[in-house]
Amino acid sequence: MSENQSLFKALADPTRRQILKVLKKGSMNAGELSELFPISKGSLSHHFNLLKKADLVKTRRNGQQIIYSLNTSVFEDVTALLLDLFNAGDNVIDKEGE
Amino acid sequence: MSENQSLFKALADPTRRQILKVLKKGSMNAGELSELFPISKGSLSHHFNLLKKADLVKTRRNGQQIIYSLNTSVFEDVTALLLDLFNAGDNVIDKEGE
DNA sequence: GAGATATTTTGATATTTGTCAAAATATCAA
DNA sequence: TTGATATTTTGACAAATATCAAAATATCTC
Repeated sequence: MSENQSLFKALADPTRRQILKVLKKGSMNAGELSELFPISKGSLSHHFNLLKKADLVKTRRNGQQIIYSLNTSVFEDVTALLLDLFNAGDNVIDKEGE
Repeated sequence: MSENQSLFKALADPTRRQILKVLKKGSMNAGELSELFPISKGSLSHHFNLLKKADLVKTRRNGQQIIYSLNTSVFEDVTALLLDLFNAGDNVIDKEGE
């Protein structure tokens, strides 16, 4: 799957967007996140995976816990990509689909 | 489906993003668009519908033809929404999911 | 009105997706 | 090493999605 595609797919689910919003306020481990969402830990882990594949979040282990945080370094690129789609501009080079 | 959700869903498909890119260059009728995409007219019409529901494109009829164009008035809102998700900032009001 | 063209809608189908429960893996602490 | 806790992975399943062919709708021209 293309990089773009995994990004947009990741954003297509409301739970995943909410996870990003929560992580904007600060890192959290999987268990803490799990308390905020009314779905099983397994399902949540699945969402984490998609967010990681899209390079939107990163993880580190601390003992038994896995700490999730935004991969802020990617957010600039993401913003550029979205503006490319949405803003006017001369479309000099088409970034996707060719 | 929430406004946001229909927007993100609309963006989740590569064909639909490509349609938006094409329409950025100028309006087109359904038949012309159909020549650019290797899928049936029925499938394409389905994509048009989702883009319309997301308020990303608008249509007008010209005789037998339906002309599709970007709904530019919405793009500012969309950009704001995306920046809300992706950019730093103090998150004063959470726009989604509460 | 009849026929032709443009587009959408419908019905069917295969694939993808989100979900759960249960099993598996990893780490810690005794 | 045994047991407890944290998280992920697996397997199954229901719902959503993209697709096509065919039927339906709308407009035009004759």
